[in-house]
Amino acid sequence: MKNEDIHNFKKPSVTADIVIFTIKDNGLKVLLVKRKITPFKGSWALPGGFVRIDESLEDAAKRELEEETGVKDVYLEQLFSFGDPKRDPRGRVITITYMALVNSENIKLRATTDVSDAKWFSAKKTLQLAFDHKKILDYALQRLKWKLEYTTVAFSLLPKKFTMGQVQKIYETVFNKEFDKRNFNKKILSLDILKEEGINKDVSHRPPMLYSLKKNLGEIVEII
Amino acid sequence: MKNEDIHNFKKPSVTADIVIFTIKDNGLKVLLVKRKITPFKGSWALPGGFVRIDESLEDAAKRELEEETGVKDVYLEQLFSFGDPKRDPRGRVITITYMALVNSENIKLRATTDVSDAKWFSAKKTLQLAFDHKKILDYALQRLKWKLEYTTVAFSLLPKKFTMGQVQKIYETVFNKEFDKRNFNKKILSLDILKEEGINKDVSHRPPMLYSLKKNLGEIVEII
DNA sequence: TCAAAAGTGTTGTGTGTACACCCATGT
DNA sequence: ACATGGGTGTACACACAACACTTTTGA
Repeated sequence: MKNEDIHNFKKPSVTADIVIFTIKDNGLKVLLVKRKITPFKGSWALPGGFVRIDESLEDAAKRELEEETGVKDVYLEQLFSFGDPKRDPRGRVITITYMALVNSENIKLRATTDVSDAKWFSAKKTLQLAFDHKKILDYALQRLKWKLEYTTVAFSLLPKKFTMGQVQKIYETVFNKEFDKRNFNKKILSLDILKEEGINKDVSHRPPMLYSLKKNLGEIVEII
Repeated sequence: MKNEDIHNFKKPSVTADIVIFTIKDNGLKVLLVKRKITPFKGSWALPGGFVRIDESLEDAAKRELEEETGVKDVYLEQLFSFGDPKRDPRGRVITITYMALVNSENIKLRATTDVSDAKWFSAKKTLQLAFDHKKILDYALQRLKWKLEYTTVAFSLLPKKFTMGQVQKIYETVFNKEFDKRNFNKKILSLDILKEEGINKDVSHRPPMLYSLKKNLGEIVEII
């Protein structure tokens, strides 16, 4: 800390931006909003907004998340803080970024006052975004991969009950790589993190076993 | 982004705090400074200071690092941002934290205008710090462990030329666990990241091979 | 000659990988 | 009958873990 008083400094603005991922239509999607105001009016951007003076960073992220998607209590993780002095043409804005993993079934997208539209986009094919949001998205993708490899966060993308095939599809999507069904099964079951939940008879093929995630697991498990 | 103009918001102050680790006297040390001013006057704290309005977050961290230690060009990594509204009694202060790994040989500690003293402390035995700095230190320790396991950052704690014993000692210190010398040797050499640099004859025991880190390595290597 | 750290191989165990066929259901 | 995804076992290769003795130097 400098000797000067806290109020002698020009202060930057601080925002929280969220990379919200889901699995939908056989692909990894990210939620983007269309900006109604300058700068980057009309461009797609990550949802986010200013951190209020009396709320924590995580509360700000949760608030933005709920405003856009209507969901609470989902997986939320701080990613990184971006603070290039030129990243926002309006002035100095530092952004604390978060990654959220949601199950798309629970979500209805909302248009809010500051965005004219909100849509799911293919996470890997998105090329241009407002501000430095493309860089943030790339960072989030990398972190997601890392997290899937070493933790059980993948299950946050699924409903409470799911099949092994759904789990495998998530890994194949994120890693862009196919896995052997038998080995994948063996590996996941050997982790001893799943509970059998009976059989889903409501499909037009051999009815699959449904699983749910056991509760009270430590997060780090080394998956693949 | 909200519809309102960027300047309509009360802005928090933003600081950068650094957890500077080194290996010294057979242990992992963290650099702490004694505060000359309130709040927490007389307490030990992590070095840090306000982010200037026209410098990037990383530049702020580098500046603080150089002010305290006189070193540049060391390993520096952003850790996490802490923003509890009550973490600083003076008002809303968000801190972006960084971890630096330095080789203690190059360093002479400096007293600066805002601290009365700067010293190396055992990183694991430090119990009380100003603000939420203990939480930050704990987070850094966890991250360091993780990083040592999966990357080659350990070598940032060593001089350019080092022995295998020094490398092993770092891992044993951070993991608080002994490793088998033969297996450790085999593992590190199999990574193909070291270059032989001849033999150090200047010791009172069997002279060890000196190694240096090969240049231009990708960071992620999966060490242990 | 003693202390201190360096150097060096083999064997068993467990984990990851490759690989192909039949099953249960709805249409 | 066909299409769709579900379910299952074995064999090989490789990485990791356990383990003890000799070497070189300075004091």
